[in-house]
Amino acid sequence: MPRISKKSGSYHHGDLRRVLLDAAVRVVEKEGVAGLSLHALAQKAGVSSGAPYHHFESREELLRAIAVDGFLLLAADMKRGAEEAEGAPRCAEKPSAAHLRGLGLGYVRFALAHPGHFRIMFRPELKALLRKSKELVVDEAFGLLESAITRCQAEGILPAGDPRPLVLVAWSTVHGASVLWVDGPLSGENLVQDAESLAPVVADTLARLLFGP
Amino acid sequence: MPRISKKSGSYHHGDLRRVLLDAAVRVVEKEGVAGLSLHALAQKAGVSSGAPYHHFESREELLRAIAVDGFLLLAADMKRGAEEAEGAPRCAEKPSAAHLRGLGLGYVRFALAHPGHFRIMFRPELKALLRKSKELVVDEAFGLLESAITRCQAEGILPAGDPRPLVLVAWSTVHGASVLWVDGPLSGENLVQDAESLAPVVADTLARLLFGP
DNA sequence: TGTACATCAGTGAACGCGCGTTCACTGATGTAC
DNA sequence: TGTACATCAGTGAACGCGCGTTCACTGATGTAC
Repeated sequence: MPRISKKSGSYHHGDLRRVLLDAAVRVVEKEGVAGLSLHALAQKAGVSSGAPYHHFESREELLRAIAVDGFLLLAADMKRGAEEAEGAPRCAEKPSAAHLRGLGLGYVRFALAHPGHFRIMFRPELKALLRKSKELVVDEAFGLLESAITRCQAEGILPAGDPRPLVLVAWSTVHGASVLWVDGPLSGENLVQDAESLAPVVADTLARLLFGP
Repeated sequence: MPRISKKSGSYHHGDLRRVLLDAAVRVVEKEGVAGLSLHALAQKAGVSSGAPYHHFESREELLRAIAVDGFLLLAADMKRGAEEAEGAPRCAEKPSAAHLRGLGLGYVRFALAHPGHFRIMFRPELKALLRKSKELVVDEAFGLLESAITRCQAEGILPAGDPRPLVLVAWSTVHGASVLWVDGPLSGENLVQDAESLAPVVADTLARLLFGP
């Protein structure tokens, strides 16, 4: 029961908003979104049950804030993955191919590193809220995938034509692997050795299917 | 507020277990698992709030029963999809390739046709319960995919070697497409025309990537 | 076919609990002059 | 630098609610003879 102590001797907390967000993510990682209550969260932060309402209008707004953080982190991880992959291309791999592989790598790595964010980000209830306020942030990750694929098509390393089926399958693959791991079904099967190898195995295999061996 | 009326003039309900399962699935389709309460469910079935406990030990047990049903339906839909695909192969498509494509087709079609079951089946909490009682049923769908892929490898239409990355990616793709649709993110993008085209587009594109054009 | 009785599957009232949220309050902090 | 005051960010008690579950009960059903 790790109470996060407030700045000692201070009446005010200092950074309660941040502390609540972090604690909430940790709860969702362990117990899922359904297990998140503001009462328990306030207690965990060493604060009375009304305090969170000075930082978030409602439980939904807290979740929305985490989701927005999550989409920012996701886009950043995807970009970092792409840079990393371009810097260490597989043999005979074109830069655009490495870029796309890196985006997938980053997607899955994000999900495994931030399962709490990931669970919250794709909740159906949140969709309306997110669209209202931050359309840009939500669609950035998707746009990265889409433009990487059309670039590969323009360079002739993916078949020309409607890019949408390719975007759909690429997104589905990295999202599916993430969900299967985060929600547990994968951990029972021995399809993958450990958490660290999931992202590269998925990204490499998908890239091999897309671009040939 | 559609109350399901009991057999008129009868004190006993007749088939309350079935009615509760069906109503629960419908609630989960509309509001998610978190929106499912036995109180509300009993009311919807026109029955007192204690009545469900004559058929299910707890809320968890009700969810478990739905999950078991779901895995049976999933395996059936995958088999049906495989038969259908083998009966109508794409040009120059080998039977084993069509079989695998059909399994994927059936997987996604199941999720779209039974989103309530699908949501429940892959809940992390349920995993322990399911393993305890019905390991066979849970792993059947996975086994279908796995053996189809090793068969394709044996026939030389998929690259030889460790089948696990291929199984992982195939499962991730169909699962990811299902989740993205059922949870909503896909419906915002115009990646796919309508619900009916999602399953064939995903299965065809994945098969094209696996087996070549 | 009729009767006695066990069992089944409902009722409806109640329980305790944790939840999201509100509110009047108060101590701490920041700002204007 | 000191003072007055507005505002901020806590407290803690309370609210009503819906929830999962229990329980003593009773009417309906099935079975043995």
